[in-house]
Amino acid sequence: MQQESDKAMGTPQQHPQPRRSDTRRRIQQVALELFAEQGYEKTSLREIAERLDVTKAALYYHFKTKEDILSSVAEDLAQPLRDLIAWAEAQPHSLATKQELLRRYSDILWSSVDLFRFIQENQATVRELTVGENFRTSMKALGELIKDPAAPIAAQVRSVTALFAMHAGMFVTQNVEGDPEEKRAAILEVALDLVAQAEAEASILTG
Amino acid sequence: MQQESDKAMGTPQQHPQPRRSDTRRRIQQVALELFAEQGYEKTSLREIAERLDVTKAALYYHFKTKEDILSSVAEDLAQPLRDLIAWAEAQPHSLATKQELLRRYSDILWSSVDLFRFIQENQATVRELTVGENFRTSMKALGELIKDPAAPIAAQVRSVTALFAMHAGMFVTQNVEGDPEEKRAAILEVALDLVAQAEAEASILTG
Amino acid sequence: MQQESDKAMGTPQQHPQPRRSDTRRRIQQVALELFAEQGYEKTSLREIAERLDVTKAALYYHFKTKEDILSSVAEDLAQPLRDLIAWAEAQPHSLATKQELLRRYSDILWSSVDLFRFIQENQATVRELTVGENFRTSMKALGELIKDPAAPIAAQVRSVTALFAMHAGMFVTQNVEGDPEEKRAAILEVALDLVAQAEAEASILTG
Amino acid sequence: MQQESDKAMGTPQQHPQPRRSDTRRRIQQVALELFAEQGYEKTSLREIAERLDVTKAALYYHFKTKEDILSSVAEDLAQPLRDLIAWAEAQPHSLATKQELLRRYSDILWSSVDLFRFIQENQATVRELTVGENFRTSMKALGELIKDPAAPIAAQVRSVTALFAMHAGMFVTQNVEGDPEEKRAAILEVALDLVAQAEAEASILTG
DNA sequence: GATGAATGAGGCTTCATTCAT
DNA sequence: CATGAATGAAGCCTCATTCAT
Repeated sequence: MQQESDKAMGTPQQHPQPRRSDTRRRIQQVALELFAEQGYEKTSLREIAERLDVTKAALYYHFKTKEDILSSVAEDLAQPLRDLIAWAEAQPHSLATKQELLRRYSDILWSSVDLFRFIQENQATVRELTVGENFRTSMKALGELIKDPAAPIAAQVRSVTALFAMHAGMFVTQNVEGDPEEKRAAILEVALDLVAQAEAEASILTG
Repeated sequence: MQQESDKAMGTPQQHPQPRRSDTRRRIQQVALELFAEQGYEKTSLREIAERLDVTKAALYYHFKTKEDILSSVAEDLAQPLRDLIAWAEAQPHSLATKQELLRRYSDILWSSVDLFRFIQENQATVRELTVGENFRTSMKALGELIKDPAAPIAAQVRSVTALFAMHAGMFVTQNVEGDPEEKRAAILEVALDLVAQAEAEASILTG
Repeated sequence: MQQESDKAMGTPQQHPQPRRSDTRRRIQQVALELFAEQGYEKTSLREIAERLDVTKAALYYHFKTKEDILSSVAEDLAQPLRDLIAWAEAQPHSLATKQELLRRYSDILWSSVDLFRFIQENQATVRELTVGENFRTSMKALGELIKDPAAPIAAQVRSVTALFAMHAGMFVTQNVEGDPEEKRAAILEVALDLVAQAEAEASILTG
Repeated sequence: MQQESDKAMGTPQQHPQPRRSDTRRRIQQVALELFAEQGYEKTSLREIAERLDVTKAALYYHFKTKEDILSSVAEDLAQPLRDLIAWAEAQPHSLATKQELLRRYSDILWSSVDLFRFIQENQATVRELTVGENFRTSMKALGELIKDPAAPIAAQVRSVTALFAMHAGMFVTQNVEGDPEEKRAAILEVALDLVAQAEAEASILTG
């Protein structure tokens, strides 16, 4: 086995080792597809294996458990989120930062839209998995970064809503006509507005 | 057996005939609790039965299937939603209507907060259950009622966001300090603002 | 309860007792229908009860067990068979008797065709039920009555075949065109021929 | 797994590689035994598994469903029957063909006597299983091959009886004394006679 | 003459996981 | 790098039956 041992190998091997089997990657792909389509619980390892035309046992060569497959897939979202949070924490807590945060968050979300959708639709399941815990932690951190605990409640709600508006936007805009890119931009705009309004609302009182 | 009958009795019997075991009601209660806590798939009928100190077979006396239990519970949300939609469809599509729609929606949501939370967190599972289909249908109808298909995309997104802001609000405000009622009011306010802004945005162009 | 207590009450009660509920009879009818259609094991008491629009418990008022329902129904065939055997045992073991035996057997079979069909198609199930035991006993007795243990094997087989030809005839003639009565007569004729031939075959040797 | 694969291997491997557990075969054997003894419905997978000293789940490694086990077993009878029918359809519809048909049918029946007995005794159950459907189809085809639709009804019945005489013969001759082989020959003889008589009966009219 | 409510046993099936090869 | 074979636990569901009312 080699599980867990391949993070970052960067440069390809010089001696053209018959091309490191991509089975692991294929498992991840198919698993995500199926998890997103049918949910985590309803997707069995048998199904994944059949889709890949390998045996279940083969999955266990590449991953320790079912959850492990999910965790490995989830890193695509988790790592960027951690990076984003680290970045934001190092910035001044200004409106500009918050808006940039939203812009970057939007990018991350749309880069892993299937995965994000999966997490959203499987919260109950994912809650007691590492994946879910991590995601909640990240969301909480983002919440802290975007709202001002000293602001009036309405302002805080507005800020947090900016974040969730983007989540919802990924699902709901299916019923809104128009070019996807345009919609995405519109969603981001609404979110940016919301933090701006929140900031204004707060400064009226303090200012 | 009586499955599905419910014999709506409206006014309580005068001769407080205490027969008619309340097991059915207790099953619904416990089931909702467990479904909300652990998810639908992860909650087994064995668990529900044990919690009620009856046998699994007893559950099947009262409900035809596991899904049936859920469906029966979900009516608490489904019926009010259908009523709300019917009401709104009979009103003029004015801003006032939309805002009243949001107010009533807020009431409904908070009346069945556990159930709503459950649906939200188990979307993947619930998707191919009757319950989920109904809920999606309702959400779509609400979406149509609150947005103006002729408005610019940003306005439409803003409207739809009003709806989802309230969903999100039910979860996220856990991290915002303050009195629950005050928070709920704040969320509604943000939503009301959003439709108002959407309306304004639309009328600038048309007006 | 009254189970078992109503055999033969012949003349109706004088005091027009609100007409002795015919539920018992209806249960028997429906049960036989379903048993014949789907088999004994696959027919549940729930199904019978539903078809009659009564509760399962009602069935238990009229019959002690599921098997009891079957037993009671099976008497329609069992009693005539016992009578037939008793009759034949009192006759000389002549060809004429054997042929009359077949004629009477044919009548009995076609009088309870559904029940007979049921027994035939559910032998494995019925084998360890009283009903099945009785039926086997009867068939064995009929076998003894129709064949001559001193005859050559081929003759004995021919005799026994006469009996079973009539069983088979009830099923198979579905694929033979023609008027049912005519077919029934044809089957009987074939059977009568077979015993006649058997008798001839035997007497050549002995005679 | 291998379900359905069977990889017909014809000639035995030279290097008597004894791997490839024979569990599948053992399941089939035990299942047939129990099905024949107790009936299909009354035989549970638990029972089969226990008898083999494996878990129920092991059965599911080798077969998709309970019915699948039966189907796989039934091929022993179904395939020869299909072959026989194909053969007979390619022959002239002469008496000689019909008699050879009966001879071959006899061989097939006695080669799978347990299986045949099972089907016979579990018709109600088997009726809506693929196995039963196939068997009915085969019987119908054999019926068409052995009888002459233009002959008088009695002749047709006689022909069809020839077929069923052999079925009955497998069960009933238990009560006839004598060497099994001799009995089997006697049954076949009776059947051969029956088609011969049917043919004669038909040609009197037409000839 | 029946119902309402429930039980205990057991059915088939699926799942994640293991391990020798 | 993977398969073949199997397991233990558990899932949903159905059944015949009981009994107080």
